[in-house]
Amino acid sequence: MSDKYRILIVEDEPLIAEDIAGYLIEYGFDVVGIAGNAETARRMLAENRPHAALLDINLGEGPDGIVVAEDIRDKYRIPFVFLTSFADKGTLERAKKTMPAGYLLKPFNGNDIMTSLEIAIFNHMNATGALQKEPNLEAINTQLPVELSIREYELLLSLRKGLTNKEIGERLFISVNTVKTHLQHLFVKLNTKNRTEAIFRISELMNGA
Amino acid sequence: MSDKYRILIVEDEPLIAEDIAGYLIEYGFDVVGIAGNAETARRMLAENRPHAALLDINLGEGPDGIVVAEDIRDKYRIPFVFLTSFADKGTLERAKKTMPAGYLLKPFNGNDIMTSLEIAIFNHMNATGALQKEPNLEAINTQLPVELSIREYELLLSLRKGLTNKEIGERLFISVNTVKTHLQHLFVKLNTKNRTEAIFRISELMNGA
DNA sequence: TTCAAAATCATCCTTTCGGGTGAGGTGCAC
DNA sequence: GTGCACCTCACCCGAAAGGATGATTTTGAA
Repeated sequence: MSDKYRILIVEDEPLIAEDIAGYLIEYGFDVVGIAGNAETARRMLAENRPHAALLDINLGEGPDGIVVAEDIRDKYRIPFVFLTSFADKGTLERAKKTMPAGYLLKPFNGNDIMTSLEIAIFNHMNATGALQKEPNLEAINTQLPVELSIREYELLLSLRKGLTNKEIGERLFISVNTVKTHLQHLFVKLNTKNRTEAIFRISELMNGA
Repeated sequence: MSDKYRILIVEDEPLIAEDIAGYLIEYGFDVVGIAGNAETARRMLAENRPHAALLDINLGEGPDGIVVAEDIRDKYRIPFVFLTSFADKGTLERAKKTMPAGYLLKPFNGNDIMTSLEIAIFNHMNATGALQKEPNLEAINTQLPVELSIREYELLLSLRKGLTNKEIGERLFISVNTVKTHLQHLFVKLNTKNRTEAIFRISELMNGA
């Protein structure tokens, strides 16, 4: 498996598509598919698992590139850039609701595409990484009537990872009995009945519920 | 106070800056400042509090636009778009670390700027709000070797809320035994040992791990 | 120093969970 | 009609979780 980024091109004009593909390959990307319509795009997304996509909005007959974009936004977690000649307000309004990483208006060249893709992929990697942030003890405590101790907070982090009491004990070098004691205190402070509810409560606190 | 979006322009060529300002005003943006160097940009950021910024990379003497971008990334939470003629790898590498919303290469026109700004601002608003969403069945299934059934998905949603088997049964009007059967299937499909690990796996899938 | 909170561990007991197995009913595709 | 997937439920059993109580040690603040 190559370590190049795998790009899907959705463009109904074969000549333009080939042109774009040439740019991408020249810049060190892998082109994992060229789809001329939404149907093909959908299939290639499922089968080829690209890291990012370039979407023409006008695809002739049938669903347009924005529909493909909605599909990507809902089902796949990859960044994409629109390549289009539509600069009108209506199209832009529809397009931006799909949260594209970029929107390139014709005429564009290889450099335009390359820079937009690079940034789209880079931002996407950092954005998804930032989401996996672990809860912060202070942030939790400010929202609780009774503060968690450091040890209880550590237990909580292990809880979130789906570990059992035994595994938590091994990981923190304490007895299973101690783990249970800490968890009892944790449940009281979080006002929860069990571990799964505790996990849920924490995710609520993290997202300002 | 106007409800227009307030934009800061950082550009050392007065003619180009005026040109851009004209575009923006025409498209309904407010131009809250034109900075010809990093120093002025910094001051205007602090004083005028723009919603977004357009940054030329080359600012003549002194710190360039990427330095301004780093400042924005660290101190302000606003999206920004680079406007530049630098397409070289080195500049792009430096620029993308600042996580710009866009990167427009010269020559660009009013439409290029307008669409990039619209998308930058729109994405920024949605990114800082709707971080945590309910998992989507299709999104999960595309990432699993064996797809979840609808019922199993419903069970999963209840699991995430921290409900016990009994509570889930009552909520879905099925027997606890049925709940257990579904959960067994769920654990196999998610390749997890228990409910808490299943919750963790789902959050991984949602965050593209 | 004294006191209190935190951290550690244990024992006993009940409840819940999870695995295994079997099985009846429905609806849909071939 | 025959499969097949899905949903439903039951019983059994061992493992894990959770509740209650008590106790020791460490640590930091008063």
